[in-house]
Amino acid sequence: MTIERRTPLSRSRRPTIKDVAEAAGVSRSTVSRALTGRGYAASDVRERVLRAAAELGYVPDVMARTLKQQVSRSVGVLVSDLRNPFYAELAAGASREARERGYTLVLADTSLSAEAESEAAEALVALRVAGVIVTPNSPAVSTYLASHHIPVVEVDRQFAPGSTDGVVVGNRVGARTATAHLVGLGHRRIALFIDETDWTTGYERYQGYLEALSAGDIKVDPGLVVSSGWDVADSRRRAVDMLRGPDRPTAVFAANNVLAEGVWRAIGELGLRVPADISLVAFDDAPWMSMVSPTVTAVSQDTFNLGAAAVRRLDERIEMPEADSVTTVLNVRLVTRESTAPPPAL
Amino acid sequence: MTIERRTPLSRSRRPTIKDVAEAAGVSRSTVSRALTGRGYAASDVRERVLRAAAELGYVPDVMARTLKQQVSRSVGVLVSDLRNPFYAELAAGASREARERGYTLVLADTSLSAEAESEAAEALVALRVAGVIVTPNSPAVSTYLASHHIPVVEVDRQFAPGSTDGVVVGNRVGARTATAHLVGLGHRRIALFIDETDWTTGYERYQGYLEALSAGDIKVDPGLVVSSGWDVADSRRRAVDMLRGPDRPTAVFAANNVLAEGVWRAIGELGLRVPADISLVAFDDAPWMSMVSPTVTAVSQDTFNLGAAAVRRLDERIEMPEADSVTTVLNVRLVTRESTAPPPAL
DNA sequence: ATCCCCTGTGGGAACGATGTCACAGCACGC
DNA sequence: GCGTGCTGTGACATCGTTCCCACAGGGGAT
Repeated sequence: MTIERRTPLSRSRRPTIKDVAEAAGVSRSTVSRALTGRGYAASDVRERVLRAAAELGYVPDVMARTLKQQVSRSVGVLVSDLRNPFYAELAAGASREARERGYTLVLADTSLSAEAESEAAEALVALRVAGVIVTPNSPAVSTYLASHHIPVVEVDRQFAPGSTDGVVVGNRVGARTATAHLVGLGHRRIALFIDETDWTTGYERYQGYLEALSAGDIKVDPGLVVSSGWDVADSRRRAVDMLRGPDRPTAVFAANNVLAEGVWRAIGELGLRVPADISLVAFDDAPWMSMVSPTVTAVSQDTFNLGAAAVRRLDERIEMPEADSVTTVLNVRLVTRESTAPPPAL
Repeated sequence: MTIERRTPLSRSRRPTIKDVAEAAGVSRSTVSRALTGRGYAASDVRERVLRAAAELGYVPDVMARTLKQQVSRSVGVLVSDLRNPFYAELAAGASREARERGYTLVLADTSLSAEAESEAAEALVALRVAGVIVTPNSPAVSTYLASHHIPVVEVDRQFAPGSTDGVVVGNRVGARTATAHLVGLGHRRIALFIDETDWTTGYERYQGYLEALSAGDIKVDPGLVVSSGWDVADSRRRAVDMLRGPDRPTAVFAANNVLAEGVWRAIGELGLRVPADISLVAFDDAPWMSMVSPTVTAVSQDTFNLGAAAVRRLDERIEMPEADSVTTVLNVRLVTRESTAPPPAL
């Protein structure tokens, strides 16, 4: 029964498993078995099928397969702002680890907006992703995704510790070390620039700051704690206001790279000398910090690995959906550079 | 026929259109019409369906829909290296535009490897994406995807101009302007650091450099043209070698932000003063260039918009698959800063 | 009264893959 | 001659959705 059914050369249609079956003269089932390796297939038949598939340029349709098998191999990644090197590097790490584990990444930049985040989350549910990695802007994403039984890993900050997995860094110890470094140099008026103190990250960095001050017997001056948005311009403005005031601090601890940039620009604008007039230390070691002069002392987090670790955690969660939730804490380390020195003599 | 079929409370299963149909007491077809808005549906029925869907938390399965309709609303994005702010910003722009147009992004960082690129391309074919945006590392991706009838937009550099769409910047004019700026200041020994001259981008920047020299009646010194890889360390090494040589150039034009960083570090290492001893101009205005002191003159490309424009182009291509291929060229502009000045007096 | 059109609904066949099941051969031992 | 076990294959239902088609009921024109 070798009916000569000439391929209609309809270049528009993609080859399906049926085309391969016809080309190889077997049934669709056999093609499936030969290609996936599950089930019997005589070696000569298998070879014939493989050749036919290669000739037609057949690539199995992931959609159809996923639909049938009800298990997806793609994960969602929701980051706040790819233009911030922190999130970009996080995404890069996630991408690499995902590739190694055979996952496909569906990525969205949520622009620090809770609305965009929810929208993206719904799209991920619609796509039936196997899991989601998110640097959350609100508690909504995690609860929403959890209600759809989609595993979530919160990265950098956590809104739902205990009920969802998390991968974060040692914020408290990092902030404490950075602040203690300044205290050790003799500073007593140490300003803190921070984005929020509600999210875990900001809260813990704030606590670390307080701990170091208290360990140095320094009373907290609320006027020196600035809660600025995620915005270089705003941070710069606030820094200018503070630094040209009457009794300005002798050191500033900026709790993330954006705020550090704002403070840095403010310092340049006011013509202050670093570290002679003022010391600066940042949380999160952005690339520019080792390029400017003087170079900036920073708490370095392995951001690439943060993204990779999140994918690893998610993969484990997908394997074992019922296991207890885990929060992984990655180490940070203080990189001492030129921007920190003893305060100016009184 | 109102058979009381109690929902089995199987919290594990996601609600399907069938569940919504049963809850609303209508057929699957009606639910589909009511939710998508295609076809008739009485207003009271529509409302009943909507309420049932909301109550169940029903989210349509994109996989199943795509399978049936044979049209996908997701696009692939293949970038070389998310840790490079250029690609990160490109991806950010693509993400934003994709969201606005209702596309989902499937992203992969190809780590500048042709192999990872091919692998990712195959995954995108398997996913049946509607189109792909790529900063190609080899001509293979575009031809491969084209053979599967998947629209491609090549961004930043082009391997297949004429047969696939492209979105690039005015490399030649940008490089010419940058070099001419140096010539205009009186420089005659102007070094060029460039990654490749085979790809369109490198080739055109090289041409722009040559044109400006020739317009200034300057003979090209091949010893001043360094073809370095995409690697800060290598670029720095090469720059150190050149700049501590006997008759070093009085100015350097670095053709991308990575090479510029290498040159910048080399200059710092050697203790040269910018711009007194040497002038520096870069192609691609990375964030650090406006933060260091002196600030760096650079050819600025609107990278965010480059990514957004690529998505727009891809969208148009998806709408009109048979139209002639288009290459969009975005403008660049020279941002003059502190790193360029007349050469030191002889 | 007949015909036709319009509104509104449900049945059922796809889409492309997988995997269960039945069964055809064949060899072997009784 | 018959059961048993094994290899290898194909038919068919299924995943969740869309959409073509059939058809019911009602109103208006002839």
